[in-house]
Amino acid sequence: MPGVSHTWQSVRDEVSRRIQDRIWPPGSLLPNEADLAAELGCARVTVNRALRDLAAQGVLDRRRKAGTRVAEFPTRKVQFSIPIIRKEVESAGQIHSHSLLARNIEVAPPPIAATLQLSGEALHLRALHLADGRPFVLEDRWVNLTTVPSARDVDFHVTNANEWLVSNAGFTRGEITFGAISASDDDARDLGTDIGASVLEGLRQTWDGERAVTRVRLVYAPGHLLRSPF
Amino acid sequence: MPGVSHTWQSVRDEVSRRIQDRIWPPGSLLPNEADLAAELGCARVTVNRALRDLAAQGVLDRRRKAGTRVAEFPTRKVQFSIPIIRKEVESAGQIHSHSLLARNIEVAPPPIAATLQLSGEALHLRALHLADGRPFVLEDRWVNLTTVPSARDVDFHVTNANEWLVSNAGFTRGEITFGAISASDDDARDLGTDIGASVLEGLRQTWDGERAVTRVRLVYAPGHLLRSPF
DNA sequence: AATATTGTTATGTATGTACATAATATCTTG
DNA sequence: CAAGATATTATGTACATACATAACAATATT
Repeated sequence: MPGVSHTWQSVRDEVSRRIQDRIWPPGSLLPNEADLAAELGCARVTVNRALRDLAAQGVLDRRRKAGTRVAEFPTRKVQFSIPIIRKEVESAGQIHSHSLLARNIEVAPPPIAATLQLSGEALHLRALHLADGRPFVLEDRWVNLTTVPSARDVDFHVTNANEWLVSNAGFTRGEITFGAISASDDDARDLGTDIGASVLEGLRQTWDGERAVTRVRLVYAPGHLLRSPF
Repeated sequence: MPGVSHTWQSVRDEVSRRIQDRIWPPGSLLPNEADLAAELGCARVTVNRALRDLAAQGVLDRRRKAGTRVAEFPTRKVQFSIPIIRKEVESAGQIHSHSLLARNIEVAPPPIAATLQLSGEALHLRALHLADGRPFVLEDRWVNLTTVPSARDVDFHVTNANEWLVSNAGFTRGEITFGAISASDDDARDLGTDIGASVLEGLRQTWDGERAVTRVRLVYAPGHLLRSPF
């Protein structure tokens, strides 16, 4: 429909449809942006925006000069949202509370000292987040006091470390992994579950530039799910 | 620097820096796009692109008319890549193999029949993916034969269902969840682990429009991690 | 006072144009 | 013929401009 203004979403949906209908089967080469724009009656930039979006989802592979292909074995890019723990609890309609189990300034075990680039002591916090009074997730955190010296003077009985760091330390880079583990004695005690129970464990480390900020181990109560529409 | 062409990435990095340096603290309102563009000496569209990117990461909250704010409690958007299982194994430098454990056309249990919109029978496959000959992930899959009738005639001893469906069925919508479970008797037997071992379980369902395509339960061998840089 | 209308504002997007960049193909030269 | 220089091509991005849209504010209407 020439003359009608196309949105980049409508172009994306049309391309999606052609892939879905095997007009452009997996592995095949799409027409170049200029030709597609001419065919659909819109600007090349609009096609570019649409194709970039599909490439970000993993549906298309694009390379300069080589052109745009339908991914043969698409690596789906799935986005999980990682909210503040309090928000996560509240968005399920539950009341969030939080209790500090331990706070120490101590020397970290070698593997943690290494990933956190620690020379001496660090702040070690252990806290339990509750949803409607029931254990939700256990937070075992090490904070690099060289990077975040002000953390030394915060009363983490009152202030939730998860939120304090987000609001007061920030970071430029992060890494997160999830896995399944059997609850250790300590984890089981603090979470109120059986020793050896299957629980989801998240490990997260953040850096500000080159300087390590914090490393946190999250042990979720049994049954917790990581969920994502895509 | 007027005259110099700014990239949208450089604008994004500058905005990032100002957030990081608390020039724009959490919750604060940024100048509008036009003013920012004027200050930085670039086009408004370039600022728009940069701010859109930060909003997609969860760093900024944007609303028309209301403007752009630094997220108070940012919900980080983390992208996990979900490749084809064979690719996942190969990218770790291991050899992928695959064996079909069971193939039946049968009536699915009610919860599965419900989510897959099944009226009668469906194709039920159970297969083991191996990495260097060791169990990697167990694939327990139900396929809706109304949506994908051709699946009835495929020899899944030879063809890997994971890849066949990606290449031959496609989908427009999907959902995936991950959680930790204790290996059941069957899972433990097929994966070669102890009964009750903590394992990561992924549940994935896909739709083509309104029609359910397939539902797969993936049970990873102990120790498997879901990993993401962000 | 409650409701509908209109205006204002900031973001969202479409377009033509121009140039940048990466990857490949082709040609040149030793 | 091989190695390096050059041309070609498709995507990537910047910009000026114009208009679309959502959200809210102010005003008019019932």
